[in-house]
Amino acid sequence: MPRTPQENERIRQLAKESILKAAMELFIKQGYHATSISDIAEQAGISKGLLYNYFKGKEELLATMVDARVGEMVEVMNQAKTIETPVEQLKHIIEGAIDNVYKKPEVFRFYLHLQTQPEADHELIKYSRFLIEENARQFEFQCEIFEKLGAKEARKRSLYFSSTLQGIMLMICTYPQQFPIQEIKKQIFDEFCNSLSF
Amino acid sequence: MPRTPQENERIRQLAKESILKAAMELFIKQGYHATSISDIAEQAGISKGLLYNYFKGKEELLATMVDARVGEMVEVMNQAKTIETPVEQLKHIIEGAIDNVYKKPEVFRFYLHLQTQPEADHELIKYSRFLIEENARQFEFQCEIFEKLGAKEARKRSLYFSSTLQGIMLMICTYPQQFPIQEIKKQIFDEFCNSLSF
Amino acid sequence: MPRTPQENERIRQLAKESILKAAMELFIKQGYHATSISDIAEQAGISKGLLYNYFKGKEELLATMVDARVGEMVEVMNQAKTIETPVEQLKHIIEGAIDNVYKKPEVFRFYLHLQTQPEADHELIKYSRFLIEENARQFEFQCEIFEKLGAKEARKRSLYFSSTLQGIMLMICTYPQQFPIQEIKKQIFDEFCNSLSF
Amino acid sequence: MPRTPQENERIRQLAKESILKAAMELFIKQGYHATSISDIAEQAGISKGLLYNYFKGKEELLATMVDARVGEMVEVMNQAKTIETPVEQLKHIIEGAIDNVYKKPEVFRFYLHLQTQPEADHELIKYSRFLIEENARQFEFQCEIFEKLGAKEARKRSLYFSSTLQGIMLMICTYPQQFPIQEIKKQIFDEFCNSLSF
DNA sequence: AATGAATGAGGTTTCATTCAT
DNA sequence: AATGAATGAAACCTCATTCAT
Repeated sequence: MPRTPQENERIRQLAKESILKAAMELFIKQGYHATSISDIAEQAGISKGLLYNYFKGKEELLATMVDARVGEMVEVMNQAKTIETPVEQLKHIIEGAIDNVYKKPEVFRFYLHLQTQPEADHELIKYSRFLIEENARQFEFQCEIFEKLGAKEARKRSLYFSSTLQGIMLMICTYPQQFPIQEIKKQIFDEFCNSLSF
Repeated sequence: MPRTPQENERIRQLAKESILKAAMELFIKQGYHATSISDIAEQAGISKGLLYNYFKGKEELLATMVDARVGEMVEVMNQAKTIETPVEQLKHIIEGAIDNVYKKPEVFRFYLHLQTQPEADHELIKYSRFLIEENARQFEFQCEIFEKLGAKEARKRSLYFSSTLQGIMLMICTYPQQFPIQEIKKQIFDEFCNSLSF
Repeated sequence: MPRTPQENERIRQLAKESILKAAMELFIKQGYHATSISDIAEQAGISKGLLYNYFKGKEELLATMVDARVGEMVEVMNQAKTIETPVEQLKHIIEGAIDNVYKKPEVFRFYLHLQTQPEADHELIKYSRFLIEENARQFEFQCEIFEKLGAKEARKRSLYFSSTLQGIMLMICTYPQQFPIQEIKKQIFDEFCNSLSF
Repeated sequence: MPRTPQENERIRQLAKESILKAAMELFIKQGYHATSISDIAEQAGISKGLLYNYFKGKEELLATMVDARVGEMVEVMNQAKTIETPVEQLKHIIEGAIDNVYKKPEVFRFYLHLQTQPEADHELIKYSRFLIEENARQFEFQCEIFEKLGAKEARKRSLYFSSTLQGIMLMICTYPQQFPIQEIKKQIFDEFCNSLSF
């Protein structure tokens, strides 16, 4: 007697997830190039053949990861949009970004690594571009916040803000042990979330 | 008439440089993994065999690049040390860093990419570490500057400054076309080089 | 109320036929190697597993096809044997062969392709041999016809006839659009079915 | 000291030829699909890697073979064109074709096998088409001969002739041991090279 | 100092077949 | 009778590196 289609679908979903989880772990730990399909299959506890049953190849695994990542980023932004005052929005963004990186610095590091892919690497540049585009969308949203805050040159101020926040995230993922996040949060709050600064 | 040993050495140096130049161009344009030894030899106009006469392999080319990069960074720092006032030192660091990235964003992008290598990529992590250590050394120097400036919590202030500067550099190399560097320089100057800020 | 054994067997036969039909369509269209078991199962609208319930594997499908083909060939020959005069027999053979190829050139082409399999392809050579043997049997029958026709060297004349007929069939399946079968039939009739020719 | 470019070119040519020879032997003996790159490399006495240094892959080996084959066919036709009388031309074509197949039936069989590839086998159909086109060109030339011979319906007569000759070749490569080529040559000569036949 | 032919380890991918359900 | 998830062997291909010349 065959399994029901629902049961099969459930198995497929579980398998896809477990493969993707294995791939994410290894990509993040060792990097994309240093991870082979064999590694992933082994980590997921399945055969290489089965992996190809679920994903076209290594690149599709990365694509799926990046899609999920962008999905999370969008979700965080949408959450922020529901907040009432612009100051609170900004605080939420800052807290969210910093805590997120602080909790899993190697994850942020992985995507930053991907984002800084050279332009002429034809295999991977699309994922880099995709992440950069999403960052740009987030930047537009932050511009709106600065406008609401009444900043004189909202766009430039927002750019400076984004640079600072990105820089903090870069520093955290580079020196994860030693980063005093509370102190740094205080400084960025003081600079950008205090009405006196405009 | 055979060449003198000195002459021979000079020729060797020239050859090494031309190979290294070829490797740098390709690594920066396409990335380390997407560049093959054949590509490099072709770009340098020599045979694969000769390349191995000068460098142990692809990795040594990268090592040499990174060494040179760190050398440049040290030099810039030493230059800054000769400047008299701390404010001028800071301005010099900022100007130098931003102009440098702005002129060749893809170069900074390449080293940032290398720096964000996952920890468990045994082949490349040493180069990442080397760059990070040099960054840390630069950070120490900047701490001293902030101390001289009389900042209350010089270390934390310096960390925040570094984050901001690194963030700006990251943004420039990510959006090289659209970055208003003058405006951003003004903002970072205003914040960190103005005595009122402490 | 369970099915009777006969009923079950009938259902099995129908299923086998529908699978075989799917396999034949795909083999003939794309060739044996370019057709996967998955393709066949999909085309037949069943699962891969069920296919293995009916056939041992891809090769058995081919074996069954070839058996059926040989069966048809035998039947055609038997039909011809019921005809009274040798001239009519020959005409019937010619008409049958040419019309058959003309109607489905890709089918004849497929079996000719199989027949020309290299001798050392262990997987497929048996089917090639089987088809060739049946051709040989047909040849023997044609020899008899030529003997009855009173040909001086019946065997050689028959061999020449077979060559001509096979050649026509090869040409038709190679240039299916442009082949003037009526004209060609006339020529082969004139040459072999006219008593003056001996 | 490096080899001279000429010496290298010679080595390359020899290597290419020996690889191609190995591939041809195996393709003809076992068929294209039953022959792996490893088989070919082993037969040629080289590593797999080196094979890829000379040929893009298995398909390029086939392409090179087919090119060479078509080249030979063209050459034979050109030779025939230098002959004075049409009857002699026709005799030359017949003799050449039959002797050729008789000497190496498995070679003709291989190309006939390729020619009968199903239309939808995307990997191999181009080679089939290429051979068929060349056959068509030969057919055009034969038409001219029949015109010169004063055949009433030269094109149809030529088509019938081609069919007969192709059929003989097919029979020879199918029953290589038992084919009485002299007798068959006599029959085809009698039919097509004798002025009384028109 | 210089070449590029040659190697082989290591990766990716396909697919006929099995088997738990 | 029926499914399709799962396997694994065997194919393809790439490229850093070596070495005879």
